[in-house]
Amino acid sequence: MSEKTITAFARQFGLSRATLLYYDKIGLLSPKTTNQAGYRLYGVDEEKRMERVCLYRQAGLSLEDIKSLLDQNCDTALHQALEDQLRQTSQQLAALKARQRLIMDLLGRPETQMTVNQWVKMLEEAGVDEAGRKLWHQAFERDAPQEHEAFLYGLGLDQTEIDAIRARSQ
Amino acid sequence: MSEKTITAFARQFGLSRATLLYYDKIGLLSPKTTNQAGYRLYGVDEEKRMERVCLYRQAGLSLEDIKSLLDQNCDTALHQALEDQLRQTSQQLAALKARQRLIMDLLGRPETQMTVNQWVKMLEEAGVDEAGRKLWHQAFERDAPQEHEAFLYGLGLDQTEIDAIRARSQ
DNA sequence: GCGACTGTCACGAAGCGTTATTGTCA
DNA sequence: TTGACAATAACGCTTCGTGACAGTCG
Repeated sequence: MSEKTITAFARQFGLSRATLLYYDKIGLLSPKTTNQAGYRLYGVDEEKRMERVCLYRQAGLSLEDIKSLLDQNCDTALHQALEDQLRQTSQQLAALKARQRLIMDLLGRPETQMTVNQWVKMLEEAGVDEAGRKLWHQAFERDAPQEHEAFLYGLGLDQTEIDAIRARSQ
Repeated sequence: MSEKTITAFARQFGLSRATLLYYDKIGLLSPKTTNQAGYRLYGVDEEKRMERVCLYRQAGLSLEDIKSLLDQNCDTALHQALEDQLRQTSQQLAALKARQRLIMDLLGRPETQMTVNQWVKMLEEAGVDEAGRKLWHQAFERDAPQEHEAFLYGLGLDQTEIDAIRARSQ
């Protein structure tokens, strides 16, 4: 049999035995079969379920959400949960970036943000002139408009300037 | 007098009464003076200390760390703590970005992330060839090494590749 | 005397980690 | 008998939120 006892199974997924005990207790992953001594036996079904659990955990879903998603097996609910998580993650990202900037300030670090001038200078060193930059913006806007905007925003430009550049790049 | 009772002081900093009670209990912010009835009175000194507490909290330091930093009043310790926090924050940022990407994958969203190939293509449209790219990386590494690393990371390269490129750009 | 406020406990939550004690297998 | 492993149960961690109950202020 390929059935494993709890510690072996835990190690397979980089978890601790205590974690699996907890997952069993909350009904997230309860092995169907046990030893005659009461030992939990984890087989193929548990492995499959566990893979999804780990995946959704990495995506940041709570154990409770994962449990109900796996038990319902409903695609739209999953989709919704992931959308929510994505929004939440984006907010956390923004907050963390703000925190990073604050710490930099407190440390008296020069702002490490790139400036437009630095970019222009770097491109010039690579042999790109005014006309080349225009071609570059055009390609950027055509192939990845959202990233283009994010890039310009990251250079510290305000929305008006960004819109102007993007308009010129059509 | 400008001394405030606990709830007024809490609201001034956007905190709750319970939070200030807690801060008092752990010795992070204990008002020197009290009413004859035992009411806590928060004055100018408390206000100053509280401002620093809030600042360091925003920077992500633990209450315990903040307490010892404020009590020691040691600049090098503060600097060290902030450096540590900065490193930790950067790691969290990286983890969150990875999570975001995973969720995107699970949602079947088109990768909004730029790829190396897209960049190369865009640079080529702007007239930059292999040699130009090398000059560009050199300028990037020379003028803004940290941003260079972050940029490469943002393209989805792993640490090995990033280190290789940076080494070649010396 | 009434409502808004204060005081001091004390429990709860997330997601396990970490003992402690006892039972089972080779 | 001896380790290595299994079981359950329960406390610990972090930063407060949320009552409960009684005293105080205006």
